[in-house]
Amino acid sequence: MASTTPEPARLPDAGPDPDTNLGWSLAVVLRRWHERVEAALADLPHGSRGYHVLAAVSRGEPPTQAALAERLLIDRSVMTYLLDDLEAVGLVRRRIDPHDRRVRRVCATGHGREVLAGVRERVEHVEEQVLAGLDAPSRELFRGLAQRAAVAVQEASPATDPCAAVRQVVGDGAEDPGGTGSRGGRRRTGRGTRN
Amino acid sequence: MASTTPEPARLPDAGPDPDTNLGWSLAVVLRRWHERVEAALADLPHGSRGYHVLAAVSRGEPPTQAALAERLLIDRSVMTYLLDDLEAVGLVRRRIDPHDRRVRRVCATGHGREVLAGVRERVEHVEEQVLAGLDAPSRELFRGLAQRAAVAVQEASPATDPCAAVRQVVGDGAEDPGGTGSRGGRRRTGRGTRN
DNA sequence: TCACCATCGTTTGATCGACAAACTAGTTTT
DNA sequence: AAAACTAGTTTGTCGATCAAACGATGGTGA
Repeated sequence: MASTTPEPARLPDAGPDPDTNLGWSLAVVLRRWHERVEAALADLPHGSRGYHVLAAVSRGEPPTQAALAERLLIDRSVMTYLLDDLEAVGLVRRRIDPHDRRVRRVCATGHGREVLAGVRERVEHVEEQVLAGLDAPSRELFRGLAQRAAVAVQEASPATDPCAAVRQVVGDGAEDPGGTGSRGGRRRTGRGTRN
Repeated sequence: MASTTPEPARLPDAGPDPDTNLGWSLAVVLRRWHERVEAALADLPHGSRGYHVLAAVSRGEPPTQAALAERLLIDRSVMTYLLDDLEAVGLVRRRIDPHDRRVRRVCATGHGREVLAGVRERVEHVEEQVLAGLDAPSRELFRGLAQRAAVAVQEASPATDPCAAVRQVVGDGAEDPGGTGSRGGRRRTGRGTRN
């Protein structure tokens, strides 16, 4: 840990700005992001989470609920009624994978993609406000760096799920209009559109 | 479904990468930061929060609890027993401001500063792991950008506290070894060293 | 000076969300 | 076919967050 880095400019304590607290900075930015996005997305069933799910589902192959939960750092049990509510409003759809009838592939409906477009605009507007302290190129730079760091650290999560190999299934014309079955009846008590 | 949109044209103003989800990236990085810091700081009374408090208190003028709470985005009521526990271990100290006997200025003890040094090392080590996806200069850049964005958006919090003018008091030799009085007795039920 | 209001810190209470465990359905292994 | 395993759902518990009430102190205006 002697850190023989050729960076003598960084002294451990003598820095005039020892407040380079990564945790604090990230917490502040994320907190404000969350606040404002929640406010801007009050109509979406679960606010920012609904947005994340919708965005994750709207590109590429329909992921399974487990894959979604892992990617979005949401517990499986939470994902269940999150999707329940999104499905109830017709934004996403659960379809049983014909190749493995245990898993449910979540895909966005046309309406969902439509809604996502507008929502994304609002979110981007919020993000510009949140990153107002940076000029435009710095904003882009910051986004890129954050993304790179996130992807890398997400892949390097050893304890959780070792192999999240995405099955290359689906894409065929197998129909399953029978729906998900949706065995259970109602959700927990006040699990409405939140709030 | 989504395969019918082969991404024909990229608008220059919009994000070139559709997955430039700032919220997601920040959430992932912060989550991992939090996980690992909590693990590394299991001996500190409140983990990462204890660290934040200790770091914020160890530089400049001793802030009031309210200022501390505002800066660290912690509720005042939480700050109370957070400081209770830190004080119980002798890391910080509450002193009634003689100029305004309502406020309590929190300052780090010698032991607190000593502990902070070691803790800071551990945290920096964790941060290097969390930002392992970026090379060293990118890491520094990212930290700087995050800090700038955080400071700016923190200052631009309209609804909360309009003027958080830091009083230029204290600094004189006014002694108040009488302590805080600490009217209350014990904390809530299991508020031990957490966990 | 004395009521009146604002602020700081503490305490209490209610509510919300995260997490773990049990359970069912379906698949893979032996 | 039985056992073991995985995906998703349901339920229950625990902890944290937030709002409100309270006591103490300071400032303000009649």
